[in-house]
Amino acid sequence: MSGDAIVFRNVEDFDALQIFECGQAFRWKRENDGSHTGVARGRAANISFALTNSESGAGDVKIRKITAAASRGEEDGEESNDRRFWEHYLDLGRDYGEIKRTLTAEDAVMARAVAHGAGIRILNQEPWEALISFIISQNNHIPRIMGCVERLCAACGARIDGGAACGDFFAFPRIEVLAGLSEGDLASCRLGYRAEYLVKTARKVAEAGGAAWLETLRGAAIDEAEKALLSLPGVGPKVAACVLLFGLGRMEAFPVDVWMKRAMRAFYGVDEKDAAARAAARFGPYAGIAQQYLFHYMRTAGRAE
DNA sequence: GGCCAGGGGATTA
DNA sequence: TAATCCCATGGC
Repeated sequence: MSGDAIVFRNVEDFDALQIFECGQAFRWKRENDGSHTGVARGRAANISFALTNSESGAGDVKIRKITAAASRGEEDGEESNDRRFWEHYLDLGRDYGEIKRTLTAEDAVMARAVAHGAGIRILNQEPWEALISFIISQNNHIPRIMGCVERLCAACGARIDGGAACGDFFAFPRIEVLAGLSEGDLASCRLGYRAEYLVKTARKVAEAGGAAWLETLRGAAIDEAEKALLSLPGVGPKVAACVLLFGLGRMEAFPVDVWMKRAMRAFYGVDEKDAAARAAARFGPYAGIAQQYLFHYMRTAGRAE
C-alpha cells in the first residue's frame, strides 16, 4: 500500500460521521479509528479528520490513497490533480458557515437542526454513481443499500489493486457494462425488483450519450434536468432530486422521502404534498443542504449524541 | 387518484 | 419469532 497522503488544513464544518454515514453516499465504511475507507471515481482512499482547534471545530482532513505501488502512476501533476479531485469531492470550497447563517436566520427549527448536524457536507459524487445508487435506495434502508452497491461494484466494476495489506477495491461499474447486462446477470447482487430498473436505465443513458449526457444536466434548467431524469425507468421525483443534489451539484434540489415528510410536518406543520414547494420557497438555492440538516435532525434528535 | 406488487434485510414488537 | 419498516416507482 502506498503511504501517499493529501492533507487539507484547518477545515471547518466537517464531521466524518455526518458526511459519510448520512445516506448521501454508500461506499464509505467506518474503521475502528473513526476514519472512513471507500472509493470515489475509481480512487480508493482512507479519509480521516483530526481536530486542531476545539473552539472553531476546525481540523485537518487527511486523504490516504490506497493504491498498490506497482499500479501507481508517476506522471507529473498527478498529485495536484488528486488534490483538486478530493477538494471538490468533499466540497471543501463551499462556505458552509455562511450557508448556515442564511438558513438559520429567523428559523429556530433550522438553528437546532444545524447545531445538531454542524459538520454535514454535500459530497460531489459522480452523476452516474448517484443515479444508480439512488435507484437502489428506493424503498430500502442504508445498511442494505450499502450491501447492494458493494455487491454490484464487486460483480461489475473494475478491480482496484489495494496491495496485499488492503486487499482489493472496486470502481463503480461503467455505464456500458451495465447496459450490456441482462436482469439475471445481476441476481447475485440481490437488488430485488430494482435490477430491472438498473439495466433499463443504463441502456437509456448509454443511448442518450452516456456520462457526457448526464453532465449536460448540470447546466440545464432545473425542471428540464428533472424531466430528463424522470424519463429513466425507476426514477421518480425522490430519486431525481437525489441525483440532482448529490450527483449534479444542484443545491436547490430537495429530496422528499418518508423522513422529510415527517420532518416538514413535525417542524413546520406542512402537509406532505406541499413539502417540496414549501421547502423551495423557504430555503431557496440551499434547499438541498437544508434537507440534509433536517434529515439528520429528524433521524437523530432525541438520541444522545 | 388510490392501491398494491416486488425483494429482502434491519429493526421493532 | 413475527410484524413492520424502509431516503419509491410503475402499472393498473
